[in-house]
Amino acid sequence: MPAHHHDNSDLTKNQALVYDTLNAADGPLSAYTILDQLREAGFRAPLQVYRALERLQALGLVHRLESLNAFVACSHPSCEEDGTVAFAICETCGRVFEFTDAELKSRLGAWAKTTGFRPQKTTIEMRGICAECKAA
Amino acid sequence: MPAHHHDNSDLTKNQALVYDTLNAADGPLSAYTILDQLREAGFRAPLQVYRALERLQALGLVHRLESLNAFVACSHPSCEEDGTVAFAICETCGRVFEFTDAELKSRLGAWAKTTGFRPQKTTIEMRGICAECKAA
DNA sequence: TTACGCAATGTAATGATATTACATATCAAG
DNA sequence: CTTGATATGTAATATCATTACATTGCGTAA
Repeated sequence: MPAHHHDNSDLTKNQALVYDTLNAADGPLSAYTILDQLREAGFRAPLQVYRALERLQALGLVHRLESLNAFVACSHPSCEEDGTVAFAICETCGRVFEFTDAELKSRLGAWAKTTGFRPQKTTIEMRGICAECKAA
Repeated sequence: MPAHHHDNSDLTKNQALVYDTLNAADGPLSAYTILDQLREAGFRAPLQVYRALERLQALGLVHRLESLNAFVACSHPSCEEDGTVAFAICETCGRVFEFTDAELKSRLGAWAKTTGFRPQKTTIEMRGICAECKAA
């Protein structure tokens, strides 16, 4: 089985519950918000959420937004193959726009190459106002 | 006393204490670490640190590293004029390398322009291993 | 089949980071 | 001197994340 192309059958019960919760949300959720939404499904402790999130991130199905301490389902197929993803986060409506840019990736790679730095995980997040909220 | 940027005479007592603490450190510090280092100077509560950091960030003298929940003194003159700064953070030695790249900035600006997103604050952080630690 | 090993899960406690609310102090302008 | 704005002091609380340890479920080798 290739490393990408997961469906929910690859996931344990808790992982699937957390993943479904993130997919159903229209914006990023904190770990504790996920926990609250899964109380009825039997979740009792933050660790259950954090453990599931850890695995989902490793699979590339979920991203952590560092500037929000929150999590979103990946909206881009095969994220685990790319590695460098950027986010635009609207301060007004809370929506998150995920995108990639080869040149962005390549500039960071170039800096790393000239300095000898070996990047393992890259975070790119723009906070601001989305087009819709700007218009409103 | 740091020679570039503003000098400390622009800062209040608490702001100067926090700024000096960050400048004396050879890596990022958490707010609570700063608090501990300033107990003898009279600091008693986290808020004293967070308030000073807020102002120092607004002045461009200090950056917040979102992926670490920690803070560093700016190592690049006139950061407040640039706005988009990138960081490489070594997982092994903890050192932080600050850099800018016009093309990086321009690619993010281009994405923003085509989508109508108005960015207010941009975070770019690479976590990895620096050249020295790789060699060792 | 039992026994073992291993990954996932359950649970409690604690640690780490950040903010709210309200009181007091300082100081320059009127 | 009084007023208003900014800075500061302090306590309490909110929010985010991890450590430690017990238990369960399940595939597999003996």
